[in-house]
Amino acid sequence: LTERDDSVTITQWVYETLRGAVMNGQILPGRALTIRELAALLDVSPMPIREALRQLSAESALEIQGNRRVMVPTMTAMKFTELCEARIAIESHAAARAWPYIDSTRLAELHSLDRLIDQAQECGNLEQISILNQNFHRLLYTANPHQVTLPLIESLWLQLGPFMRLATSKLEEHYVIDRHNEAMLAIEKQDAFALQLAITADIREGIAFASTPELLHRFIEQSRTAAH
Amino acid sequence: LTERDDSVTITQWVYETLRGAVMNGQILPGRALTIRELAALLDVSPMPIREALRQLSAESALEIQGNRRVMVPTMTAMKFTELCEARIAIESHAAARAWPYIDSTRLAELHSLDRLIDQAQECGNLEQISILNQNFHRLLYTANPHQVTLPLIESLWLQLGPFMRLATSKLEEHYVIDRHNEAMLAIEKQDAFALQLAITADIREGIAFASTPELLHRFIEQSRTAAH
DNA sequence: TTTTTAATTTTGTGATCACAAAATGAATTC
DNA sequence: GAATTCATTTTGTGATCACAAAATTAAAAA
Repeated sequence: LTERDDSVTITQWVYETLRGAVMNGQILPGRALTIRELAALLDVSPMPIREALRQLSAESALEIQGNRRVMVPTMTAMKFTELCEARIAIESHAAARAWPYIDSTRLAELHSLDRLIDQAQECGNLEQISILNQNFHRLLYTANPHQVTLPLIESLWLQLGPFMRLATSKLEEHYVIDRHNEAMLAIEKQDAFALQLAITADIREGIAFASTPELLHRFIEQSRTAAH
Repeated sequence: LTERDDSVTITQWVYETLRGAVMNGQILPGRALTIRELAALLDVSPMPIREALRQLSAESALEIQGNRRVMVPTMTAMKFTELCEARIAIESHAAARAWPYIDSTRLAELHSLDRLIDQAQECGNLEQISILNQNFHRLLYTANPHQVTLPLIESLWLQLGPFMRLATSKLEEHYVIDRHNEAMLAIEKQDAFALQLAITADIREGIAFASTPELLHRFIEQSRTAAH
């Protein structure tokens, strides 16, 4: 829970706070969220909560049920597969469209971000790794100044976030194989297709814990029972 | 402007009304929208307007400026290109993922929708053609029951909508080459790759009016001056 | 004990109000 | 005449209230 800054609106702060909570799996899937409850929790009036919830619902981070109740969507094996395949399709596209715009400055920034990820890896700070990894991808795609896919990509991240968090927290070992070097090498060699392959591999290996249907179902079951 | 139904909330009705207005280019890009103005126009209180505007902004249909003013985003040549390329990448992906689920019932529905498009083509009803065309694509992608990309695709449609509307309205001739038959033939022949190609061709030819940079710039200029 | 019904509470929706920041227009100065 | 300053209006934000629908609990019947 971060402190509130007066330079941003209360609605914006509430939005960012709830977004972070969803992304980090702090709100369990299936859990019903009520406006007044959140308002009391964050010590604000119901109004900013209403606006933030509607925005998060529009981004598919939350789900409005028929009862008009809002909750974190539950994950299924098929949905998980579709979300991952969508990530690969869109992000490899975004990488290819960004590639012509990547200059040496941005490449250097990517390198320094990758070093930070290595450091966080040694510390074993999972949340930090996740955030830095997103920053790496975001920095890559936003090289394209006319880029339009980042909001779509972030929506997919938001939908995968809670489950990924619950799943990886159950893993004893979470060695993250780093395909970022491969991506940066492709950029240096000016090979757009190799860059796409590297991004695809990075996403696929990031979900290696769900490499077999059996493993995936085990994690789904775990995240489902965690909610009760 | 459609009549309000008591079975849906006022917010939902306002959302659908504004969404339709944006999609049909009835609100000119760059035009600043105020909450009270829309509230008076639709004869509702400001509250449902606020919620609908926030939702549409989250879907990139509207843009919140630094001044907290809301407007229909203006189009640039580069943004138009990126939106179209994003459509091709995501929609051909969605078609491929939907393909295994398409049964004879849905194929028949696709055929009957295509016949309706042919009819609307003869009548020259542009708005009807646009809606039916979207329905065709939506019916195709939603064959996949675990599909997650439709909200992303609809967001791209929303962003392209106003400009497409303004651009095609300036065309004397708008003969829409129909690649839907090609798509349905690919489904019947169980050729997923051919389906992807047909969808790609359908999207590319739908924007044939912007086939050259000169033509594209002409339409951008027209839609820009229309706002003043 | 289990199911059904009724009373009570909680919840989302929508309206209204207060206020500070931004936009607008008029007066003033250069 | 053009730019600047000031007064006025308009606007978004956030809080509070009213109400009907939904959820919950309690009581009653099977």
